[in-house]
Amino acid sequence: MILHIDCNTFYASCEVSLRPDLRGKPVVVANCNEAGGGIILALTKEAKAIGLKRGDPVFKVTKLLNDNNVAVFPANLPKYVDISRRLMQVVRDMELVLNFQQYSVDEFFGELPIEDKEQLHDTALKIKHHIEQCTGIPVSCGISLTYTLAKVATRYAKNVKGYKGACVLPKDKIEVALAKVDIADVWGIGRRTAPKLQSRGISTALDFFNASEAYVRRLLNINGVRTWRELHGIPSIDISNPERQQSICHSRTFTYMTSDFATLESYISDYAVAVARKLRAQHSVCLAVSTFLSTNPFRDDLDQYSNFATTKLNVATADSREICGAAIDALNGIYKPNLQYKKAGVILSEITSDESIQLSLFQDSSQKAKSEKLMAAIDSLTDKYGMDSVKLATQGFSKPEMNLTNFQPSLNQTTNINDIITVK
DNA sequence: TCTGGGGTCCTAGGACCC
DNA sequence: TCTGGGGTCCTAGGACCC
Repeated sequence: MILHIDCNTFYASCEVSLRPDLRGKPVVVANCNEAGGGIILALTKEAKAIGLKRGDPVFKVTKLLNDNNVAVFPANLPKYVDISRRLMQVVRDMELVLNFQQYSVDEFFGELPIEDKEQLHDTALKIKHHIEQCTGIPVSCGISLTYTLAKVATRYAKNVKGYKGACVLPKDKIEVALAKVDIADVWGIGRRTAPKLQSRGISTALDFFNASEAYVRRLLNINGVRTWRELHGIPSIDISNPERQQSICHSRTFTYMTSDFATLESYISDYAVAVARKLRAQHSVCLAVSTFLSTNPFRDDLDQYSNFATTKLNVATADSREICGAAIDALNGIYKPNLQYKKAGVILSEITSDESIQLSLFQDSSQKAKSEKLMAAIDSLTDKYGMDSVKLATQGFSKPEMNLTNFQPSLNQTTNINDIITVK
């Protein structure tokens, strides 16, 4: 049977687990920009109870946050990734779950070689309690025949008190369970497909289950068929990760809109340097660099535009200078003056290992060695003295500081010795 | 004033090959 | 009356996920 583990309100739970004084209180994690607010990414049930929702822009709910003394944290991804890694290890050490894999920062799948329903439920509860004891992160567990059904079971575990946070969905209960699940809540049915199905009278997961495979194939694509099969208990999805990432992206929404090319160039340079660094950290090189730009979609009074362009490189590289040059070339291709830009980003693709680079006919291999040395030096300087210690000239010098006045301090209790919590 | 960031996969159509 | 049949590769766009 497939086991699915889902962390409850993960980012918020991470902060609460390291700030026990906030237990039972409204806590929110939001990403943040220079102006001091983005959108709410995660929130505790106490925060939901006062009317906050995931996705709310912070500026729109400032009053609600202040009136209710909500603790607001800036998203600290490295910390959540570290806690996620610990959780993974805790479960592996129990040696109860086979083929235990991470699906996302807050979700895991594995297999339980058990048939008895009661025993499955007991095992899931045991795992759940052990995770909570070792990491402080509350989780929900779902068990069923396939990934998609296990996720359905996890929904029940989360929403129905009687399950105590772990739900087993056996073969003979599938249809009963699916009858109460909205089609839009099925894993793999997104915001486009749900209305399409609803308009054809398919409003619950059971309606979808009862449609014929041929009908689903005609209406949707192969992914729709996979979801349909999964609901019928036939494993049809592969969640194993590719060896190497296929693309690496860095993008930001600006606090203010700009139409100035030099400003965009400096942002694009920052993002290019950031992706190049991520690329080197994975011991990889890339052959394609794309830049994208867009205006503010919330301002329907302004002209809208978004576009992207790709520069292909002759030789695969991880050199910040080449990647930055390629990103700016692409920017030149799509930039239009007199528009108010709000967002931009750089994407690397055609990524391969840095161990086997095909040199071009005219390239001197000593250039490659020089580049690698320089990049290694820059990486060690930035590790030690921060991202601003060495820069490309196109990155520019003055960037606005983050305004974090409305946030709780973002500590790295699990990765920085100076931030470790004190136990009295 | 202010609205996120980072990924994967599939399909249709065009260009090309014999 | 009647105009083939079988491939590959690339790209843009659209869907999905967290």
